[in-house]
Amino acid sequence: MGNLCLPLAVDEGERHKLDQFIEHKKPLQPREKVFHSGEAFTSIYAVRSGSVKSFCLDSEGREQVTGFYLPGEIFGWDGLADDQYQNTAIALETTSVCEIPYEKLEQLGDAIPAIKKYVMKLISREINADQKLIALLAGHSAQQKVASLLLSFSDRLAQQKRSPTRLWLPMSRSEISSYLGLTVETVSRVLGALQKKNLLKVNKKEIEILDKQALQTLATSADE
Amino acid sequence: MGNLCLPLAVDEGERHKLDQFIEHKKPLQPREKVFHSGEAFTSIYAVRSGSVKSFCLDSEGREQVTGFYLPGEIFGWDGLADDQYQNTAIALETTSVCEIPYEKLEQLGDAIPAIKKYVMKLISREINADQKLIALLAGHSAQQKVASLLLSFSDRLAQQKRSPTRLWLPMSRSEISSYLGLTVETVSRVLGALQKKNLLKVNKKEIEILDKQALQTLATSADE
DNA sequence: CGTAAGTTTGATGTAGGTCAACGGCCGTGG
DNA sequence: CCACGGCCGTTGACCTACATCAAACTTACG
Repeated sequence: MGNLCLPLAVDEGERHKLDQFIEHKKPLQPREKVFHSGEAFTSIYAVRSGSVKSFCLDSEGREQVTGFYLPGEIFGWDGLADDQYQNTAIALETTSVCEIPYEKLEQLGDAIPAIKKYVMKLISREINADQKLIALLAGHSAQQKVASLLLSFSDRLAQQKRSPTRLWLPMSRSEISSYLGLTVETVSRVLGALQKKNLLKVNKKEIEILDKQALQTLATSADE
Repeated sequence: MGNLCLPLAVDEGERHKLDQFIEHKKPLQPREKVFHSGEAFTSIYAVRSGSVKSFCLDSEGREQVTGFYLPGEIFGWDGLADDQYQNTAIALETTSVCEIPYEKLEQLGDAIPAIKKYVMKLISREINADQKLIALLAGHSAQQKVASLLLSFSDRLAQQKRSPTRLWLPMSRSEISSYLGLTVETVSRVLGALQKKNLLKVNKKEIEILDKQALQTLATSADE
């Protein structure tokens, strides 16, 4: 339980302390908010099952998706700098999350160095993930962006011991396109093209990766 | 000194402890490396004077600039997650930096809660900066990207109590274009266009902002 | 000074955006 | 049970913002 939320190399007693204050919230409905932009920062969250997207709104009110979070992943760090969440986070499907109050986590970190260290790793992983996305957005074609997203999902599913070839995308095409800085039409066309090349089998939100090797080549190397 | 490196609300004695281990390295030459990708993570760095860029190389060996750092700003967090720097950081001009060993910073955080809190803020600011860049890259035109960069520089210069209208860009057009996901030519043309509209006065790396208001409008609202 | 690297400007090409139409899916209501 | 309307996804025709290619120009430096 707490194990799933914060998979630490800590002993039984320590894990018990952790469990004490982690709130296992009741499942969220699809589209239900975890927190919204501007709200006071109190906690970070771990996805237990289901999935979450985070996004912000630009000056025109258009939605910019900034992240997708799958089981085992942590979100909410964006609130720490200014004591209020910068993004809004909502469930993409029926989802359960653990709420981890940041104050408590800090206190516990003081008592248990392993936890403090782990927390730092978690935050900095968010930095690395964001920088990978920056590199993807700045320098790559539509095909490369879409292929990279699929591979990222594949890897993250593998980490959950789930099939890395048969993926269910919990988000809409429009959410994908926002995340990748493309339009819905382009995402749709690219998926079609990849299917025609027999790299994928696409069935609405169900994607089967037929040739991961080729997909990786396409994601990282120059086009065609 | 230490004050400049880590401007904390700490008392004299505490600041002394800080100063003990902060290394004030001798000035770096232009193009000199602070750390390089793959190197073991040991320290974060604060820019004291001059400026620094961080970048990574993609599979083709093309450089992707991930950040520019000005006096008072901290860089190097990208090494924390995997205990090795993901980016390479080099001085853009003659630059002096403070090296702050992370181990020591952690220890000091244990002793002085204010420092620990401050460190967390610093890291999470990097997250917020990265996410702002993601939003910029994903959803905006070339004009908006360039205008946003100039405004960002303007704001950061203001924080240093320097003129927010007369800026000296320490990086090349090519570095700007990599950072913004554009080509050199486009950056050059956009700067030209903004000058023609009398929003800027461009003289190679010297930029004067003539109409900040209009620039902000242009950066955030729909084109034209 | 001469060479190389950075910047600007112009001409042309194209990836992907925009606009429009259609088809599938699902919930609601008769 | 079927009819209808709205939303999502796909597909096609077209167009534009930016990339690419090319050349002159400017600056930095031996």
